[in-house]
Amino acid sequence: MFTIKEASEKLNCPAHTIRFYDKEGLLPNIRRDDNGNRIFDKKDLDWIRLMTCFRATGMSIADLKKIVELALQGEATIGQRRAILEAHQEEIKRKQQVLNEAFEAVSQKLEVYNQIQKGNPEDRFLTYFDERP
Amino acid sequence: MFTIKEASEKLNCPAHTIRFYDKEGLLPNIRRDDNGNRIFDKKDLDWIRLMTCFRATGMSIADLKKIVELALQGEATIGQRRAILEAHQEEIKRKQQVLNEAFEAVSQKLEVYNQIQKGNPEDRFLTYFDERP
DNA sequence: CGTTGACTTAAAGTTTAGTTCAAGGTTTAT
DNA sequence: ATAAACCTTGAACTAAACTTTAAGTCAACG
Repeated sequence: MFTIKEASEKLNCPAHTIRFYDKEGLLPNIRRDDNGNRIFDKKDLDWIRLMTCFRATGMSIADLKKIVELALQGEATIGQRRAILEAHQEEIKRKQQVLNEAFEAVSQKLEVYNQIQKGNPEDRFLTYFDERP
Repeated sequence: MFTIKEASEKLNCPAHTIRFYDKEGLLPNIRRDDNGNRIFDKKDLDWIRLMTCFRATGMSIADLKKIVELALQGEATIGQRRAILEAHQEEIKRKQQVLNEAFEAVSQKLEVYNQIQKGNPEDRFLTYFDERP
């Protein structure tokens, strides 16, 4: 069992963010000790990890909440949960594409800078401000 | 030459966002017609595309502004610009990793749902709420 | 015994990146 | 000629996701 501080350190996630998620209903069934302090077990940490993983890839708190609510209703809602996850997976794919394109764009810019610093002025046309300042 | 509406359509980016970027200093040297309306040429569109590409991958307006300001100062600042782009490229790589991990996590969850719906209850232990509701 | 530090809450504040609004100018169509 | 369809500005507004603050409880240390 872990305190919120330990959980925070293990998850690399601020304690008040964990409290915030709890308040938002993203972490059901978090137990308390005699003083009313939250206590987390390994399973709680796994769940929080899942939540932060989804958050980090752009799923909104509202959608996370929806998943939690469906999960609490039991297996009858698995179809709906699956639909949400499949949509999110598509969203992840889209983001991956955007990142790949951006990586290419940055690489090209860096290549142009390299050429300029090597003294290949004929390659400057690829830059914007060096072309029409 | 294009009006802001045409630029907006070509870039798939709201006109007021383009104005906002202009106001923030992200689009230097945008010319105006006799009525004071902005007019964009192909090169302007390319530059805006670059800005939105960087934005879409998490670069802040403040950092974009920095790049623009450095670019306006000429080639002496290429080293600094390169440093910013290299840092951003690392950031992109980090984001790609996060997405890959999330994709895996979602795939696993979906696989668990599949098993449950196929009626393999022994696989339910992989889910959270079905285990400790 | 007092103070240090971790925990609690609710509520207010912050940040970022737009978006919308209000008020107005110009050109084109009917 | 008058309305529709553009464009302009600055300022106010919004939304999401925290983050900070304020006020308080509790246990341990010296």
